[in-house]
Amino acid sequence: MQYSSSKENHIKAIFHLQESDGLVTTNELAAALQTKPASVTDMLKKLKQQKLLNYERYKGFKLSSEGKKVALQIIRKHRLWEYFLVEKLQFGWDEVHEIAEELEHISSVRLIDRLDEFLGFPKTDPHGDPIPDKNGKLIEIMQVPLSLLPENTPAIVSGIGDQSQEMLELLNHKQIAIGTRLEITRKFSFDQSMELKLKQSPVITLSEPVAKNIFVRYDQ
Amino acid sequence: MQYSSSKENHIKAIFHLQESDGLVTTNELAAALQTKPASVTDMLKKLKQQKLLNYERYKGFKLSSEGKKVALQIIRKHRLWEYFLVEKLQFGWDEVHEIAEELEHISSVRLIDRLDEFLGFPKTDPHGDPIPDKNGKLIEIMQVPLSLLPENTPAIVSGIGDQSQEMLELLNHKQIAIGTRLEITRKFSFDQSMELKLKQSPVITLSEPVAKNIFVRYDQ
DNA sequence: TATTTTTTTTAGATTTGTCTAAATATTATT
DNA sequence: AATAATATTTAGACAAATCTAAAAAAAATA
Ligand SMILES: [Mn+2]
Ligand SMILES: [Mn+2]
Ligand SMILES: [Mn+2]
Ligand SMILES: [Mn+2]
Repeated sequence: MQYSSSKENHIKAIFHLQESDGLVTTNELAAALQTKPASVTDMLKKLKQQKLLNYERYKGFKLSSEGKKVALQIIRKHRLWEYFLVEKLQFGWDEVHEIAEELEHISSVRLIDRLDEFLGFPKTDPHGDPIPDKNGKLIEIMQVPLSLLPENTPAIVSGIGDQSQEMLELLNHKQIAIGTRLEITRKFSFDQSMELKLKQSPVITLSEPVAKNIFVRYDQ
Repeated sequence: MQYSSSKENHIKAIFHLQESDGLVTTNELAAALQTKPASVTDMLKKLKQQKLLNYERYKGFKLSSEGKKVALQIIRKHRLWEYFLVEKLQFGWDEVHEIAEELEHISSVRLIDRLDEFLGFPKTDPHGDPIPDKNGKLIEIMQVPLSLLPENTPAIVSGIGDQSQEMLELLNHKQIAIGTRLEITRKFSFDQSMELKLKQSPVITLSEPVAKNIFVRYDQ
């Protein structure tokens, strides 16, 4: 089956929202897609009719298992293209999201499987998010927010929560990327800010909102 | 400026048709796009309004210079993606057209310029067609149809006229590709069919309709 | 040139995706 | 529980891209 870009964007956004929230609401989805609640309601009816969505009016909604399958294929495409853009075309990790937002709607399955192979079957995208395999299987990455990492414990940056331009810009400036090794040297209980030691870099300071959006796994 | 995929498909098709015909007609364009003349008329009005097209009703039409610029950028994208698919993702030259038909509508100019660089600024696509540079400059390839090549004159395949699945399949079978060196050993005046010698291949026979759609340049 | 045929355009519908404004349902607050 | 606030849906409109059927113009032919 083929779906319009707009439908695919809705499906993908519902998938991401239901990860955290379980049931998704109309206003939530409208906000995520920068559209209006009335437009969302219209689309929900169509997705329901195509059996991609479990939805009853006023009751919230979530993807059917078929809907989830579709979502995972879109996410696979999005993340593989992001990887391509960064690793092959030398884009920065803060420049690829919008382009991948278009590329993810290219329909050919053979294309994406060949791309996967060409890239060497990468496990995660440039933001540390896992790439579903061709069957839609998505691995869970064991990681904790940097804000919960104890002091003096070596860790490796493995993921980013808020991936907005602003956040990625800040991380670029602080020289933090996926794979960066670090260790918290000092935590301040007043504001939960922290000082970090990065391998071969001067000490840096991060605020709590930033630390909550950096995910790490223990080193070794 | 950004145009819808449908508009871009119209613009590109007009460009190709006017290459040969000068002025393009409504029915011609409808046939090329597998759509109806009434739909074409609707689109022509929109393209005219956007000053991409010189059009007066019942009089035929052709692209404005702005329209040509737009067309060349779409063609650039189409051909660079085809090159990528064949050279990097190992697709056959008979498998890439449809996928490129979608990829050509991805809007990012930076993406296409980076792709061009990644590919090493190729001059022609997998079918021998020249790739416009970032300014839309298109080189002319000096070539003649194989049907006009004299006997016993070494030549190199440089382009294909009819690029339909059927034609490319036939050429695959005959082991003819862009860059293939060949020489006509015998021409039959009865039907204009010919026998060819390919480097390290048995002699093959081609009919006139095929020979008219293979373009060659003289070897050396 | 008159008539027929072909081409092109117009008129009016349809589908998809979006919107605003109004109505209705649900949830929160007195 | 009644009322107020919020969330969601419905009603009706609009733009884009397409179509069919009919009208009009141009081209071909008798
Ligand atoms: Mn998208
Ligand atoms: Mn990503
Ligand atoms: Mn296209
Ligand atoms: Mn080509």
